[in-house]
Amino acid sequence: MKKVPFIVTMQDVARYAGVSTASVSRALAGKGEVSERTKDRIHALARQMGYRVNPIARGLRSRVTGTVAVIVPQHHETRQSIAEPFFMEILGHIVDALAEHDYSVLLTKVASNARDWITKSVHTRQADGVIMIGQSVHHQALNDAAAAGLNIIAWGENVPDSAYVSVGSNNEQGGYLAARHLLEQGCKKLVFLGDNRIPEVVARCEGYRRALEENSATGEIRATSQEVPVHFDGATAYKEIREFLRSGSKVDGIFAVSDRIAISALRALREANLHVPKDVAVVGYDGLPIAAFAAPALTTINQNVEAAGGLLVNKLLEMIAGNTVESTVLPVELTVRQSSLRKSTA
Amino acid sequence: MKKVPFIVTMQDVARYAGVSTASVSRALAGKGEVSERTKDRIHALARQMGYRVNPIARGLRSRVTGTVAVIVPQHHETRQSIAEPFFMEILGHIVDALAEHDYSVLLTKVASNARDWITKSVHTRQADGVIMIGQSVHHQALNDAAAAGLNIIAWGENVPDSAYVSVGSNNEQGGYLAARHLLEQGCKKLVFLGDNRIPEVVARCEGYRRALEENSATGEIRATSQEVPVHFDGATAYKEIREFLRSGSKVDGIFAVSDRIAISALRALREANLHVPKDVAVVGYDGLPIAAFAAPALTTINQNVEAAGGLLVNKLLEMIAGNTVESTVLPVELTVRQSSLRKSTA
DNA sequence: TTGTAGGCGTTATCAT
DNA sequence: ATGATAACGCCTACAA
Repeated sequence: MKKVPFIVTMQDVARYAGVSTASVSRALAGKGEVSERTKDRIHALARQMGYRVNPIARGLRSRVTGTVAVIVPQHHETRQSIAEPFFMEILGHIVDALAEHDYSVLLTKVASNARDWITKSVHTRQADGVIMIGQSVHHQALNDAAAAGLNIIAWGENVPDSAYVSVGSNNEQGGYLAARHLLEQGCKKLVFLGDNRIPEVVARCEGYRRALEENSATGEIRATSQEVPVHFDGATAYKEIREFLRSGSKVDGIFAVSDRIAISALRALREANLHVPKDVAVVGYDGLPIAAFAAPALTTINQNVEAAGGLLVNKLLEMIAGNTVESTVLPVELTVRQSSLRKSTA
Repeated sequence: MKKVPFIVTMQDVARYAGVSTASVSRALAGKGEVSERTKDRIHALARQMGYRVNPIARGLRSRVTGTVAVIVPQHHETRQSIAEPFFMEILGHIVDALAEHDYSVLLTKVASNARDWITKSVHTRQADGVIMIGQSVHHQALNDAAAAGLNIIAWGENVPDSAYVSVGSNNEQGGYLAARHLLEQGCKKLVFLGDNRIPEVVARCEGYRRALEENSATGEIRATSQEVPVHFDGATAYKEIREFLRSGSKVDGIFAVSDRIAISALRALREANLHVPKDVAVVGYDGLPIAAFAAPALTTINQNVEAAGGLLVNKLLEMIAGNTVESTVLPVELTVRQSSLRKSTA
């Protein structure tokens, strides 16, 4: 015995107002010619009757959905990712920005078979465009989708010659700043923590290497480096880092490609009785709010996530409107906190 | 010069197969009578042509969208919330569970004017039902929506006589366990951190009080208590807790109504030069993965978030299928870690 | 300025 | 078993 919610249709409004549905449509959409008087009357009536246009029906007819699909890639092995802080942070800002433009968000997590999912929501007319949070390992799928004419934009590294538009931070520069900071703090045994199959990580690693090379060129300090593959998923990363530490490798400076990985490192180091920053300096990446709450507070490469979310949305809506847009590389900055301070600031 | 993606429609398949769209529809949906032979032929052809039913059109006709709206409440003042770890954690599981049933997720953040938003997606036929993550201050709006026949379910406290179905942990018991644990650890100046306008928090607070009353009844230990209003948003909570500590109040045991708030407390305590757990024991709530990564590792009230997500989805789909479902209160358990260990375990 | 009619892609009903 | 045909709710030429 369930009440069925009564839904007011445009027909109802039309009948009630004694006009045709066409007039109601015009009056409400503000398009076409309608006399001021009937327009006002219809507006009032519609509000009064609790009428709301059915975007589904409108979309079917006008091929505009007012919806954007947001895709969060999942890493194959660990399934997790949507809960990872960075994804959530940027997702929140994207949802906000889209809401401001009266757009709805269709949220999808996707693992390996991304190719289908990327096109699906648009092909089935459920969405006008797609935002992919992190290109992950799907660079080629994104390229194909964009080349096929899909409105698509990705957060991530600006890969040369990609067909799709991207917004991302200057990953190479970020990696460089992180490594240089560690060297400046006197670290001699550096470790890079990240999954080198992902374009953003590759770029961060290249920056990291550049700092090391620069350093060995000037030749003042002799520093060694190791690159350890570690997943974005925090729990998995923790286990991997623990294994690494148990293997007996010597470390005195760590650059983790995400704040979440860095926090996993902090725990692993703590459990290995290594003091941060005295024994090991740690630098993360993302500039998430939680970085400031870690113990010790985490030095990190700050990317403006809120701006990123806004940019992704604005650019995508531009694309949907038929305009061409360019990729953007956002600047990064080093935020120094206790986790990396081995020298006194004085 | 943009390629428009070519979209295969049911008509196309029908034409190609030399049958009517009706037959294609029946063959693909598996409903109605179709001969095995043509059914197979159509299936093969459809796959080959890359045809996918347009859920929009189907929804328009059959009034089933295959989509569920997930609403995340935002706290009025702080705007944040979707990025708060608990919301993300459960959202992730909900998305997973819905995907398993081939359901899409329409994600909405909502602030004060929730009343409209709750009904909107369903009334406009964008979704078959609604999942609200945390009833927040919208208990009445939820009640009204459910009474009006909306398929709606909320994560949160099972408020007596609510018209809507809910899934939540045993908040009262959780609060009780937390406070009793603090008392057992010898804390004498307890503080409750949480926003008492929210049903879940109220229940946790009642449990907390029950433990205190029980204690004062047995009369062995004389413990005082303060209840400090603190928002769910981590950054805001941090400031509020800092203010509280600066006010000079004495504390030796804290129960925070979320792990995120507890982590904010850890930071504020650290900055106030109070040692955890020696000076102050801290217990959180949620049982999030990050709790184990806090420094010191956070004692918490564990609620099975993954199970919760699955239950919310299953129940909602049952409702959509026309069956009646009951609310569920999930058990909680205390997970003891270092943040509360003042007595040696021995 | 307003109404009529057709169609968006699908499903459901009714014939055949 | 299959095919017309109407309808879902809306938009938009075109006609009035």
